[in-house]
Amino acid sequence: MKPGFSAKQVQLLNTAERLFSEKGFDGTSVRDIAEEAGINTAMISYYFGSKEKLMEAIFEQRSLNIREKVDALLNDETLDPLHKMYSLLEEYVEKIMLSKKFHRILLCEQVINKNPAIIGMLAKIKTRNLSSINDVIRLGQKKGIFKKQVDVPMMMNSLIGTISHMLVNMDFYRSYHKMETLTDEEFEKVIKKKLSTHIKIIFKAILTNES
Amino acid sequence: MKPGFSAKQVQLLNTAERLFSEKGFDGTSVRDIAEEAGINTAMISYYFGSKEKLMEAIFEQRSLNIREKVDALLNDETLDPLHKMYSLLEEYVEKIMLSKKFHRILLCEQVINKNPAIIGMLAKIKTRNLSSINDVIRLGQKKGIFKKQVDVPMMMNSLIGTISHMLVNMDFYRSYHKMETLTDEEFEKVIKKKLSTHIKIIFKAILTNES
DNA sequence: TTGAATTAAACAAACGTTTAATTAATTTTG
DNA sequence: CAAAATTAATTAAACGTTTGTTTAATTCAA
Repeated sequence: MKPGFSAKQVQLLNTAERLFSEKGFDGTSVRDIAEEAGINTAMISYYFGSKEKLMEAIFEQRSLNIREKVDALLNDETLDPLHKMYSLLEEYVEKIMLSKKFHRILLCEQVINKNPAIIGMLAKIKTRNLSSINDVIRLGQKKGIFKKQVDVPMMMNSLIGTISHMLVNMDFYRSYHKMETLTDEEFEKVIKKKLSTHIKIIFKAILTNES
Repeated sequence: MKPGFSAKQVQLLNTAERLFSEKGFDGTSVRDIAEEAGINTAMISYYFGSKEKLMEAIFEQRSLNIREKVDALLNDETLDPLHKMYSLLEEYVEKIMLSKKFHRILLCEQVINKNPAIIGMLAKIKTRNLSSINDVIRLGQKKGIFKKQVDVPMMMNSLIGTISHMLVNMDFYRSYHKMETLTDEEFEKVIKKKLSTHIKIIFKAILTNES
């Protein structure tokens, strides 16, 4: 999965990620994790140093970096700026839905906000990603397609907020639209499509002047 | 504050709300709460029965009901359907920003999702509020102002998601826009205005066909 | 044979809750 | 209205668990 991690470490990381996302960091004990992973409790301290550092390891492994995607987008001459943003937004939907468990943890951890290592990590990524996105926005403004005044952090706030809140609202949304008969995979495909289409409407309204 | 609660009970509820929102439910001990409230630890069990029921009491006290607002909106003949929705959205921004602490708790609790009493309470409120909002939407559709097909839960998902995510992103947003010199009150006023304006653009794009 | 991996057990600290005793407030009674 | 009786509020201490981490012994692989 990641360089430098043995099979047992990966097993611990995955089990911890699942349990943290279901019961929260403080609601999960190292005994829970070890037992469900089928590994001795002491191995967590042995491998990672502490429960907190195990959490940090999860964050290092999963944090979302979009610079590569943005670079590819900037060099893609087949796409106009708006469709570059559409593609970027689809990347967000895809990546967040692909690591739902981690992003549920992220959601809580941003509220509770006490581990300085994690706070620092998040601030760095946020700033870096925002600066990448600004490159695309400026391009669209130069070409006269995007509005001169765009509140990019606010736009990203709606993007992440919409996807994240769907993460905790999926069951309700599913039953509201009577999609219980679908398999989880089918439903997830529908959700991703709906989110993408929906956020495209939002982005277009925020970025451009036309209808 | 609420009927049937003594001054000491209110003191416990407020202190608990603050600590839960800062450190999470499992990260806060009853000793923390009691000590910061200046009240003996045993009083929590004495008054509320348990730590869990203290949490439930907070939820009962703070949960957001919008039926009254929607009823007033439906009877307001000075407002067209779109501006009814604008007014409703402003109500959401206002109410959520007014009880930030509670909504941070809500954010976590929806992820961790283990107390059946709270799950039930939330599902009920969500369904009730959505049905209220549908009344306004249908009115706009009858008048030919709103699109025939509107995914109302998805729209509400963006509304709540945008406001909620701003709740955990405010510090970053503030420093990004260099608003550290403002007082907290001034900044909060700006944030509310920005959120309202921003979500109005989103709602208009989702609900109507015009630009 | 050396060093890493793994274990069960032990550690002190912290947890939510209960208890039994005491103080304060309220109600009943003479 | 005061004294007595009753109920409610408050306390410090103790309860049994559970917590994250460490230890010291053992197994495994090189």
